Amino acid sequence: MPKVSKKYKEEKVAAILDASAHCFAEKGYNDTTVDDIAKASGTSKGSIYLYFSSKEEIFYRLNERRTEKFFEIKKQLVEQNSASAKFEYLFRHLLSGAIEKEDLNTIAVQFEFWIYISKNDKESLFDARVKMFTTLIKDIVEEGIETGEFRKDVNTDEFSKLFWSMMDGIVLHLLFHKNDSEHKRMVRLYERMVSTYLKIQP
Amino acid sequence: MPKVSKKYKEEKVAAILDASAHCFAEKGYNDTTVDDIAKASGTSKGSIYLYFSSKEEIFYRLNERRTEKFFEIKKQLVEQNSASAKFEYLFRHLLSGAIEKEDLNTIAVQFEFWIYISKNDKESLFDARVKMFTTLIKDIVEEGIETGEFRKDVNTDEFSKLFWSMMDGIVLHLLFHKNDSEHKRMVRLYERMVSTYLKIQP
Amino acid sequence: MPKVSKKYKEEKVAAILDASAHCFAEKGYNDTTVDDIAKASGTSKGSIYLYFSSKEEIFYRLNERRTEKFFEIKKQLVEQNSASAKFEYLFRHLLSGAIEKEDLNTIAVQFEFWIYISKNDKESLFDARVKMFTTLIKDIVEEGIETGEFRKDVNTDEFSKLFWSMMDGIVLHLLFHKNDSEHKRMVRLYERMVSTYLKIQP
Amino acid sequence: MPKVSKKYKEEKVAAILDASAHCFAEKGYNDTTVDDIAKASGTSKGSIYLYFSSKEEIFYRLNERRTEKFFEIKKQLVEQNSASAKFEYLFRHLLSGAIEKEDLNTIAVQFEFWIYISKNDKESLFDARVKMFTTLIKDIVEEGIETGEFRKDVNTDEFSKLFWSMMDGIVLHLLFHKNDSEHKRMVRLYERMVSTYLKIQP
DNA sequence: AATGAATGAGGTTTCATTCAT
DNA sequence: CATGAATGAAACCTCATTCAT
Repeated sequence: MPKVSKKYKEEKVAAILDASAHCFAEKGYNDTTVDDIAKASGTSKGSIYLYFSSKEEIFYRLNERRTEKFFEIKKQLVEQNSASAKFEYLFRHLLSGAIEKEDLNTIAVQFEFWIYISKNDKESLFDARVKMFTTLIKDIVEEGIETGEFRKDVNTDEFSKLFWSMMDGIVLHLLFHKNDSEHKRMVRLYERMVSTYLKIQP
Repeated sequence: MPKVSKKYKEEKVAAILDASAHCFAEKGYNDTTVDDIAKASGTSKGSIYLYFSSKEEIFYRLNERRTEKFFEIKKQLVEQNSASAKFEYLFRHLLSGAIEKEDLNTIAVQFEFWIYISKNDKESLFDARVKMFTTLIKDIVEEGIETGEFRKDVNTDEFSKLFWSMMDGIVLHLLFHKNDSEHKRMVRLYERMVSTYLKIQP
Repeated sequence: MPKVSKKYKEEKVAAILDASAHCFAEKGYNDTTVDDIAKASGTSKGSIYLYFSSKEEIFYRLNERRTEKFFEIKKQLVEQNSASAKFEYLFRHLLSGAIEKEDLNTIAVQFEFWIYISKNDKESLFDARVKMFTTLIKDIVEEGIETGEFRKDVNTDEFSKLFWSMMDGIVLHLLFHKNDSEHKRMVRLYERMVSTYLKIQP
Repeated sequence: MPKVSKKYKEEKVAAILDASAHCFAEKGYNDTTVDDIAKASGTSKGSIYLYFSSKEEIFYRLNERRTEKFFEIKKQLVEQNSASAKFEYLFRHLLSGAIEKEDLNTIAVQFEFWIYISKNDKESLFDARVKMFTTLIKDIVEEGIETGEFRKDVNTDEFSKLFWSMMDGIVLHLLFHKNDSEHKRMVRLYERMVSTYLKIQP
């Protein structure tokens, strides 16, 4: 019988992850000390290690959490009744998501994480992740081709990979100019480009 | 009158930068020690500090060097006699550049550097850099609009920023899949998308 | 009126001591954590501190228990009707005792304990212990001298101290070679040496 | 070309080992911190790691050094012209050696080291060490048997192992009673016992 | 009485930087 | 100019002990 409720534990974990995201975003993974996280999360250094086995694990879990959160979008996507509508919904989501401040912290960490695992990825975490993301796009594009919404000559594999590459690039630059409205304009322009490319020209 | 020739000093600096690029690419900025750089460059730890004031400065100079190197492309671009030809040349360069292994090392460092300065940039290094890059594209697009090669309704500011955002995204993903031929296909597809977007539809 | 029976408490203490002996033997005193002991004894970390004031106290009590257990031999020794018979019985006991696996664990801890108290012994625990052990031997030798079984010129004080020194050395080496049969041969040879030394040569 | 002479380096290593022996003897391996060693050796914590890769390595080297030092006795032993003379010399050495204070520190560490490797010995360091020591005795005893000095029925293997077991026991007890003169009497009595056992009774 | 979450001092080790040679 | 030994601050992580439940 556990001493504290499952809910309590989850909240604690969430608090530490939130604090970590905040610290990592501010100082970067390396320059953030476990002490920093402890202070930011309102617990003690020792407590951190009750919930995570290492600073690295926090890093991993943070990424996991964000990815999971993003994929909740799937439920909404299936409800859209055309490929175009799905793209529209996706872009609406990407635009809204980037604006929320709480998410913004995590974006910075996301990129550091990738750089990090590009050097330490033993379980090919990255490959799995890429597959998840590309599949999301590929399915929509294929649907669009079938329904006649999109051009037939699109290489769906390549396109869906490119889609996220470019989107990541846009988000990466957001980190630097830190200008929400500019970012939004970028994303909208990107949407237009994608649309121009996919759609059958009248 | 300096004791050693200017040439000698430049060679030494170059050797240290080369070694650093190699080490940073392999282990990342943080995990690379000054000892690593000393060993890789064939000098001593003490000597490093004769030519650079800190490990951080090496990081900065490395980025500078790479940017300078890239902008040598300007000389070639002016020789192309149309906006389309300039884009073509640029893409040819981007494709060739990514293939050279020596450059590939530096790409990884580039991103780490950006993440790094996104947290420590006091002199808004990033803004200056972005301006240089966007201007390069903006000039070409404007030329294309004037000559009637490209659509008139392109927002040149936004487009040129977006251009590099997306390109950076593509390069970023190269770091992870590490697959040259796939990367090339991405870049070519990207070229087609850009072209489709810019050009007047017949 | 205690809330739980004395018997319950004793069982709990015994369980913790057993578990500690096991853990200490496996990982050593320092590398054994209170968590290890808690897990091995089937209680909680908090409970340990209901029965012992510190990890160190467990160490002390463990030694006490073992010493007490050993001195139960006294009851058997008085029943032997000659000094030689007593020595014989003692050796038979030492041989049997070393073989029992449960005791073997405790031997390792014993030495660690001695090393430990050799640095921290404030109550001269060691002196008291040595006296108990030497007296056991001294009494037998004196009896043997009186009855004419042993040489008259034996310095009983020195001999009895030496007896345990050497015996401890033999047990110490058992810890390392971990070879029961070899250990037995050692002890038997030792018995012969002691016998050769004590007995009047015919 | 090394910056400092080989001699300098050796002295530094020796100083750290001396300081370690002192600290370990006083507080034990575990309770001695690297800070303690640094302070005692008059250097900085960081410097320790220039000469040793870990605290554990210091422990290992300390043992090595002492063993090497002891085996210098071999040169003297071969000059003794009978097995009895060799034993005599050995005991004279053991008696003198124990008295020197500088060695006394190292004795304490020796035992801790054994306990330590009995739990962590991956390269069976102990076996190698035992072989070296037993061979030393075995050779003398075999010589004595050949020359007719000693009894023919001695099991040389067992005897030489037992010899060191018992001797170690005596030294172990020295650690506790810390009484040099008593220790000497023990060793002399031990010598007599060994002699009584080995020699042909007239 | 029993639990196990919380604590924080303290352990080992690393490394950017300095400076005497 | 070149070197690499020396430094010591700080990092991550552990764990004996406490205490609210």
